Amino acid sequence: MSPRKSVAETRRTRERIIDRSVAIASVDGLEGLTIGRLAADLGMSKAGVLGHFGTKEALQLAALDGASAIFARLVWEPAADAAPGLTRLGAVLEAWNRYLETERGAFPGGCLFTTASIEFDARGGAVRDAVARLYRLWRRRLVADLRIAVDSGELAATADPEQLAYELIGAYLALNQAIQLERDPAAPERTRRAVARILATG
Amino acid sequence: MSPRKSVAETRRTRERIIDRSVAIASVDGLEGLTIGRLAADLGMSKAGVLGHFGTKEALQLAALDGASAIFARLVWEPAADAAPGLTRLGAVLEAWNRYLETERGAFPGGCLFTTASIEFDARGGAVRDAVARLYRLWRRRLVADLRIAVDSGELAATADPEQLAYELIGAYLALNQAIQLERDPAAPERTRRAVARILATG
DNA sequence: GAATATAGCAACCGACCGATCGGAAGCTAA
DNA sequence: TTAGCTTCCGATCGGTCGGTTGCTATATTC
Repeated sequence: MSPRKSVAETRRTRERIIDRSVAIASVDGLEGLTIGRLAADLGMSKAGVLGHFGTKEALQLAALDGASAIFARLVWEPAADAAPGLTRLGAVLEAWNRYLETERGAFPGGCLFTTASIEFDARGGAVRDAVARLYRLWRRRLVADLRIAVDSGELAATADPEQLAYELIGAYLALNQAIQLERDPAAPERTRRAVARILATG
Repeated sequence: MSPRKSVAETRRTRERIIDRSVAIASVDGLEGLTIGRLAADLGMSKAGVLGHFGTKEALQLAALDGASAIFARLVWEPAADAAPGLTRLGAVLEAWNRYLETERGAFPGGCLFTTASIEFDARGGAVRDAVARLYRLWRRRLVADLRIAVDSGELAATADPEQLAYELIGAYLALNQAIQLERDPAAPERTRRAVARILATG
């Protein structure tokens, strides 16, 4: 019924699938994302959807990739021009806070990476590896700025960058839970206070 | 084929189903827990399994209940006799740490409550409500001991119990992720340091 | 010992799962 | 004009989902 689209339209179709996949997966998880539901939402056939990716696992990986592009645009890029060290770190963390606060725009059901990390942490496979790789990359970036802050004297010389990065990630896991499960409007402010304490007592 | 069992045996069958459900759900989530898989694992028919609960949602709630009994036995009860305040809180937190550390015994795939909270936080329903209620209860217990610690002078009068409880929960969310996703053997020790810092700077 | 209650089974239901297939349709290049 | 490529559809595959039904065999109750 539906004819072939131009190359540009084809890419747009692929992007539409990924956008919808990210939205569904943020609510129901990457495993709860089904091809039939996706096809129905997009007014396509299941074969038309799956044809773009081949397998469901490839679709999950594409969705994860699309979500990480959103995360980069909202969190990393706005802070890219800030001065390395505590300044850039602060910009990243504030953007991270806002990303979770207003995620109902980007991710209607909460941070997709948190969801995916819980969903796949006890299994093997390419999706688990991809999620673990993302978290490792982001943690390294936090550690890098923390190290710069220590070297430049912005943080005490006794501060342990790995330990601080670990505590910061905990604060954002707590924020995601407080927003999604508890719907606690005070959570973003609480997180800012937690972050300030972690960095002040480094 | 299989005949009726005595009352005691019947209860044991129910407990076997719940135990297996907890193990499966800790790996695959409460949604990934399926009646067919459960029946196959237990050498029963699907109807025999479901007959004990009626619906899958009731089974999920029973599994959650069974898991919270395990959590109570491992975390709350050992600390029940400690002196209220910082002493009891410290005992609870250390037990919590060990519970996540050695959860491969109780929960082979990581803390079931963390998994369930992520899995259901963006949906409605009885399971979501039950998970939220459990977290609220546990948070209240942490806050209660923190408040006692403030009142008795163990913690600074300026310390905010709600804020500290929030940060403590974040530390344990980070611990679960570090163990399950990163398989980081240093995580328990890092968590102990994080907890000590949270309480020291309260 | 008869009557009743019930745990568990085998078989089955409609719905949906991921995946595959042949073919229709339209863009592009020769 | 036409051959080739690609997107997408409709149909269908084997399998699994949660759940229902009719039944048997036994423990309990009278």
